[in-house]
Amino acid sequence: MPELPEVETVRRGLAVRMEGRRISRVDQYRPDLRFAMPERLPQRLVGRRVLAMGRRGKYLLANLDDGQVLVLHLGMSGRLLLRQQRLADYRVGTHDHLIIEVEDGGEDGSGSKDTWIVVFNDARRFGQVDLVPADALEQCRGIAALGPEPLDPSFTGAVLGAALAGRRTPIKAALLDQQIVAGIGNIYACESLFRAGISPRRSAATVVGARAERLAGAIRGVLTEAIAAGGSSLRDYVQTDGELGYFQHAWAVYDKEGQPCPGCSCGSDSAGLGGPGGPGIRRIVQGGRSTFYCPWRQR
DNA sequence: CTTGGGTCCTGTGCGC
DNA sequence: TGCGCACAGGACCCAA
Repeated sequence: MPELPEVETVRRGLAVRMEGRRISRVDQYRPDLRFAMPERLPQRLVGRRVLAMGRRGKYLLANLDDGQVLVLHLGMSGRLLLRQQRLADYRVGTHDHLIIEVEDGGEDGSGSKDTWIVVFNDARRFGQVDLVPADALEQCRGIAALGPEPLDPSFTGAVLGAALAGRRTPIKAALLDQQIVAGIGNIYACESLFRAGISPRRSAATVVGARAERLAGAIRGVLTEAIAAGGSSLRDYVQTDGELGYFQHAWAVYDKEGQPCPGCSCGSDSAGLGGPGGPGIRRIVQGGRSTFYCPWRQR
């Protein structure tokens, strides 16, 4: 579920409390998630200062003061909780796998330190935790094969079209390929194609020229609006339960099977053209995954 | 090279 | 009310 907008919202929430602070304690409750976590991870993290929180695609990056980068991926069920408390006072919950405690130096003069914990909870354990030198980040598993950042100015229709050239796979499947463009998952693939008016079944190779420009613009728009929705629906990006990055969003087509199309109104009684009815939002399965789209509006 | 299918994992929600 | 099962999905892995 966490795609680029959710991960970006998490990044912003973490940045407020982690940047500039020192890691004072790390508890690790299992040796692996999807892959083995780094050896001696807690020892290698404690004492480090977090310089900046970054993001690449769906990967969270914590730049540390020793030149290493802590790489986090939330998989599909990964969650991060942020709480103002000491780790010693936290009651560990089911599926909590890694907890990082950070504190400031007590610079406010009160003598007491401001302490926060970040809890990595992942029921399905599809997540990933790595610790790599900053200059080797591009070789890191998962990050090495990432395509362009869709919100970077360099991501244009021409770039997208070039990446899609020669691909016979459906455009929906191509958008899920992180090598084509980084950060898009099932939800935003569906939403972007809807906004661009492109059928998810269309061959990726035919998405070139003006059509690729339209899709690139739709991707940028959908992601940007989702990030804005995340920021505005959360207080300091943190919900009352401390959870970061999950928020309600009014999807146009995702999980809307059988409902009227918000674009052309097909599937509702007031639909024009063919009279009442029309297909409305359909659900099909591509590559074993649900795709939601409007057969009338998307060609 | 591309492409498709299997796999990991567990909570949720549905049908009977 | 309870049980069983399909489903959800990110990304790696391998076979064709």
